[in-house]
Amino acid sequence: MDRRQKKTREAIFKAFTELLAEKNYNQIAVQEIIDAADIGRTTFYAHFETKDYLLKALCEKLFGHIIDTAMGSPHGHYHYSCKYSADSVFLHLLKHLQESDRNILELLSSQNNEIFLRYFKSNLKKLIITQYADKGLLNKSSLPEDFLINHIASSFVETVYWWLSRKMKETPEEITEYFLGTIEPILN
Amino acid sequence: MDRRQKKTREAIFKAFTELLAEKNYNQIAVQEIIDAADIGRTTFYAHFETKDYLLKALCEKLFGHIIDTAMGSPHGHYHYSCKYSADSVFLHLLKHLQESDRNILELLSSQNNEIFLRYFKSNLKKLIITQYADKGLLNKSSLPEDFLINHIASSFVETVYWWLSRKMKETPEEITEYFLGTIEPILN
DNA sequence: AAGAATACAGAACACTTTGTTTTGTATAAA
DNA sequence: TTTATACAAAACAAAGTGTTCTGTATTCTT
Repeated sequence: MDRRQKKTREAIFKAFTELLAEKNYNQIAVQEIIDAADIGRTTFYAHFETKDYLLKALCEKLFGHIIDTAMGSPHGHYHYSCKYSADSVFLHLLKHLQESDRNILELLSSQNNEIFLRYFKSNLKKLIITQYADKGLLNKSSLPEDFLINHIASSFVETVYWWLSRKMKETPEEITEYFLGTIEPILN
Repeated sequence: MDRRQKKTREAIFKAFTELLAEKNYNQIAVQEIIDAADIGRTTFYAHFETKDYLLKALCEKLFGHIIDTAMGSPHGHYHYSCKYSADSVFLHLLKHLQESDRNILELLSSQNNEIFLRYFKSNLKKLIITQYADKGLLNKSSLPEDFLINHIASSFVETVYWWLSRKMKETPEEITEYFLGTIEPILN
């Protein structure tokens, strides 16, 4: 990829991220992004067809890595002990969130949080299907598997939201305990 | 209130609701609402300062009644037997949703569902505080009360969303069973 | 290092949407 | 009937959108 492209792409992401942290997505004009990124009008449209595509690209950039690492190597990345169960995936995710650059946390805490939480949830569902459903862990309950997948993904995302909106006072371990406290009784 | 005001106000709500059912909120121009409602440009702005205020007014109109009736007379409205516990509030809500004019269901199922589900959730929290927290029903758990309120409200809203997105195949009783199946184990 | 390729800036363009103002008319309330 | 006011219609500046053009600067290639 051309160095010039990387540079302007990064400038656009940076400007967009900063704007998202301070104001509503709907109220951000393409013109503002252009001004903040200090690029030409033509250049923006050469990179992103619309503002929505830019948003999508940002989501993929932010969440892609976190979800991928959780999918690929869910265990063994951390040194503390954790049982080799699907449950630890959630602790893994929380730790990654806490350690991630502050962009993702800032956006998840901003007034645009719903946009990113939605994207987070849709990716999380795929993860749960891999880690739970495909391993037959959701068959024990009397509730429909489809319902359970949605419930688990929603609960986790909402837990993360609750954690963030209260300035992450608790440790990832505590939050995992809270979260598992709400879903483990259902699965047994 | 002036008959003319009522009439145009209703025309605006009708046009807005129909537009919301078919396209994204962000992509609806005030001009479209004006055209669909067949009113003058000045008239719209005389009634609603912005599109956002119109949305807020619509939310209050749609959810205000449902939540109020659930708060005021949570039991005794239906003839079938139901235990006089706080749990029946959820069945009450689902039945009201099912019976409500198709506007609210159409909007909750539209691509704008998040806007309305968010509003629904915030109102639901107040209801849960009244029906659960203030009655001391959330003290038995080892989880923080604040966390539980958010969890219960989120879970119910997500359950409703799951129900709607699958065309309401199940009865309100079945959905209540599913939902209570996820939260009752936590409270005992 | 030289050439070809291309990413970019800057300006101009037609177009849409926004929110306000003005003037006159029709409808409601007193 | 009289008074009040909700409304329509038109015009307005301002801002934003997405595209097209031309020339310049940077980069990749060989």
